[in-house]
Amino acid sequence: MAKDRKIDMVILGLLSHEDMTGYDIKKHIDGAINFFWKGSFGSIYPALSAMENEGQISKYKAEDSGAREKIFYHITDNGTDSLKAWLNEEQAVNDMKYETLLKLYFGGAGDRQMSLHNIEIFESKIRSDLELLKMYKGNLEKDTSNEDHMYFLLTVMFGIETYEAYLKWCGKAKKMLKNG
Amino acid sequence: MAKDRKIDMVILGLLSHEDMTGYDIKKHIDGAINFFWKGSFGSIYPALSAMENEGQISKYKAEDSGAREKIFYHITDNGTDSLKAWLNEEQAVNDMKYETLLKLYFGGAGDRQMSLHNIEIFESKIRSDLELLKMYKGNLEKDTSNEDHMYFLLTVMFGIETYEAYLKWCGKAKKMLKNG
DNA sequence: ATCAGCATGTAAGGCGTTACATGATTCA
DNA sequence: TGAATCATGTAACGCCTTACATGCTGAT
Repeated sequence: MAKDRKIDMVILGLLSHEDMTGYDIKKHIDGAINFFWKGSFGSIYPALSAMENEGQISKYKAEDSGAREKIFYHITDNGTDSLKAWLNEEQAVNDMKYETLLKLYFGGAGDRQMSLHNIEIFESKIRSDLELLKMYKGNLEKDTSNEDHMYFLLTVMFGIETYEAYLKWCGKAKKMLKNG
Repeated sequence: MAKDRKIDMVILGLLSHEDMTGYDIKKHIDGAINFFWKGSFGSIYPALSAMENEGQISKYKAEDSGAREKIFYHITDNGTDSLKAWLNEEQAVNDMKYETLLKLYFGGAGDRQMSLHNIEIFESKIRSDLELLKMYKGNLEKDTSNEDHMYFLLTVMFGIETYEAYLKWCGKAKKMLKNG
C-alpha cells in the first residue's frame, strides 16, 4: 500500500533531461513513450503538485510569456536521488491487458467470422503503429551524438520487434481460423 | 464513465464453458489467461455479487460439500447476450505497462551496467515464462477434439511469438549497450 | 503439529480516467 | 468566424490491489 505512482518516475525522468511544463510532459508521454506507458492531464498535474510539496521538483514561471502563464518544473537533488533509486531497484512490473486476446480466448461463444474480424482490426492498428515506430527509429538514428538517443532507440526497437511478431502471428491466426 | 469492468466479461466467458465457483475462476485466470489479463479475489467476488443482482449469472450451492460451502455460478441467457454483445463490439483496448522499458528509456540517468542488469532480469523472467507457454501449447495440442482449444491455442501462440521476439530484442539490446 | 491449499468474503485506500471549467492565440 | 492548439487545473467516480478475517482439509 506504499506509494507506487510510476507517473512520478516518468515525470522525474523527463525532467532529468530538461525543465518542462505539465503540458510539455503530456506531449512527451504521448510520443514514443506511449507504446509502453500512458498518462493523462488528470494524473500529471496532481502529481506535479504533490512532488513539489515533497521537494522532488521545484517550479518557476516563464517570465516573458505574453499568453497564458506557463509553469516550468525543474528536478531537485532529492528528485534525482529518487529517480536513481528507482532505476537501481531490481523489481519492475510489466503488466499487459490485451482485450483483443481476451475476446479471442472466448471466441468459441461467437462465430469464427467475428474472431477473424477482431484479429483484422488488431492487425490494421498494429500496422499503422509500426510505421510510426519506424519513423521514430529513423529520426533517432539521424542524431547519434546525443547519448540518450541510444536508450530511446532501444525502446523503439523493442516496439518494432514485438509489433512485427504481432503481425506474423496475425497471419498464422487468420489461416488457422479459416482452415482449422 | 459507463460501466467498463472487463472482469465481468472474463467471468461470463469462463462460465460460458462450465459452472464454476469464484475460487475456480481465480485459478483459471491465474493459468494461461494470466499472460494477457489479470484478476484478484478482491475484484472477482464483488463482481460475482453485482452480476447476480443484474441477472447475468445465477448461483447455487453444492449439495454434498462436506467441507466449506462452495458456491457455483451459472451463466443466464442475459449473461450470454452480454458476452456476445461484447465479443461483437469492434472496440478493444490493449494497454501495456512495461516498467522495464520505462527504466531503459531513462537509462541515461544511471550507468550502463544498471540498464544491462535490468534487461537481464527481464530476459530471465521471459525465458521461464516462455517455457510455461510451450507447456500449455503441448497440452492443448494433445486434445484437438475440443473446439474451444483452438481459441486457447491461438492466444498461447500469441504469447510464444511475442516472448520469442522479446528474447531476440534482449540479445540485440545487450550488444548495443556493451559496444555502442 | 504445522503448513499449504481450498474457499468466501470485506475494508481501506491508491491510482487513474473522463469530463468539466476557463481562456488566450493562431490559422484557415 | 470558428476550430485547433496551447495551457492549467478540479471533480466525480470507477476499478483494482493488498491486507485482513475466518476456518476446514489433507499431506508431511
